Amino acid sequence: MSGLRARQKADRHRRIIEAAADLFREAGYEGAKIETIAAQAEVSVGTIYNYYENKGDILGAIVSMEVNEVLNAGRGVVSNPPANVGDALDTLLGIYIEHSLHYLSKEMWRQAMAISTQLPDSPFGQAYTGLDRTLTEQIRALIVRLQEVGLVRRDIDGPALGELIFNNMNMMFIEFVKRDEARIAELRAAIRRQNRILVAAIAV
Amino acid sequence: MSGLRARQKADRHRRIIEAAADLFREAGYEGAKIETIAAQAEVSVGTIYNYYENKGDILGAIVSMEVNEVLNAGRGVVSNPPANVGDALDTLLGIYIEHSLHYLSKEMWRQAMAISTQLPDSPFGQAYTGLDRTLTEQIRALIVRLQEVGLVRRDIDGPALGELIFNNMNMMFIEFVKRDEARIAELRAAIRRQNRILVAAIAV
DNA sequence: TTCTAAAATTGAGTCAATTCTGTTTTTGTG
DNA sequence: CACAAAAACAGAATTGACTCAATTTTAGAA
Repeated sequence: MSGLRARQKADRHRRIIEAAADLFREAGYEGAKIETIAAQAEVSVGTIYNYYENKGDILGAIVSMEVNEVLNAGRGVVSNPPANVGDALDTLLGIYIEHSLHYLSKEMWRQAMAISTQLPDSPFGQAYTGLDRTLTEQIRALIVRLQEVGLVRRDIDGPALGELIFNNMNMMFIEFVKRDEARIAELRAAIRRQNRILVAAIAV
Repeated sequence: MSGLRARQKADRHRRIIEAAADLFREAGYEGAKIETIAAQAEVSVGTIYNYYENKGDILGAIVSMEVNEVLNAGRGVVSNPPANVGDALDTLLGIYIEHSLHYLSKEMWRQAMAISTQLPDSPFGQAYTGLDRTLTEQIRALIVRLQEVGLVRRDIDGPALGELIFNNMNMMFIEFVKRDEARIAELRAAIRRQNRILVAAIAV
């Protein structure tokens, strides 16, 4: 079962995702009907449900791409961080935030987050939780790196700190996508201000 | 227009909420059909939509009661906090967490949270954001109180700190309700561990 | 008490996600 | 090449939230 069937499968996956991404951007998540996605992808409604458990999973596939890109961009910062704890955090979190609206509108983020808490056991729900965890890990990795370079105290509880920083950023980001008029610059400033308290506690 | 009409209105509100709360607990939020709620409340489907904009708003009314109760319970701690920063935080956040599953199941919390990010401008979405803000205020109030008593440094950025603590707790709580097997004791312990870092930074 | 406008209720109808069942396509074997 | 089993597809049917036009109930004026 290597040839035709597998090729068609991959192709249909791609067509569905492309059609959905287009329509989500154009009409919004709620506004995009499965029937329309199916038509544009040139498959039937039934087939879409053969590939994805529900409408949310389609969005999920798109979100996953976005977050993975962000994770990649973050690697550079972790391996070679700015020589100052505050700047290092700001740079890493800044990358997450600045990338965030590249492919996904605020409305798409709202839907994605909603689905991930509503259906935590669906494929997307689990994937989303996994992505959050990976982001947390990356922040932890930065802290470890800063400890190695001697910028952060060795006796700090790294795992707890990483989680704390991620949780705060994530919650601020959730509030950010909930308000259409909220600006990225303000979000970053607010997070920087909060992290200043932490930086004072952990910097050597 | 004081008498009969107002009385009937209040009565119908109560019947709808009671029926919904029962059914949400029994069958879960998704499992509870509007039709069934209407039947149990002895009103028609249309009437329910005359009282609430959508299914989420019914859940919202129930959540608001719960959170308001928690806020009340918190007042006592703020006005008379334990004589130790770590314990004071643990006591206040502990009250929030311990109360949380009193009326609402994890599934109901998941739905409520999902709706509040999905529809931030619906009546419930706005109410939920308001409740979050009020909880944050209460944490800030505790910090101010601790500053007055001389347990927390005066030069700490209170608003930023309050938000940081709330955001972290809230995010941990979200993860907690997403996993049915997660235990309250573990949640509290994890948050305590995270707050320890902060306590070190802010205690006199 | 009688009547009228305003307010509220009703439930059949609409709409879109999801499910289900019969049909078609693909695969691998003889 | 022919064929049977497995996999995938199609689209009609189902389901449940939400709407709306018609009807009923209430308030309060005459």
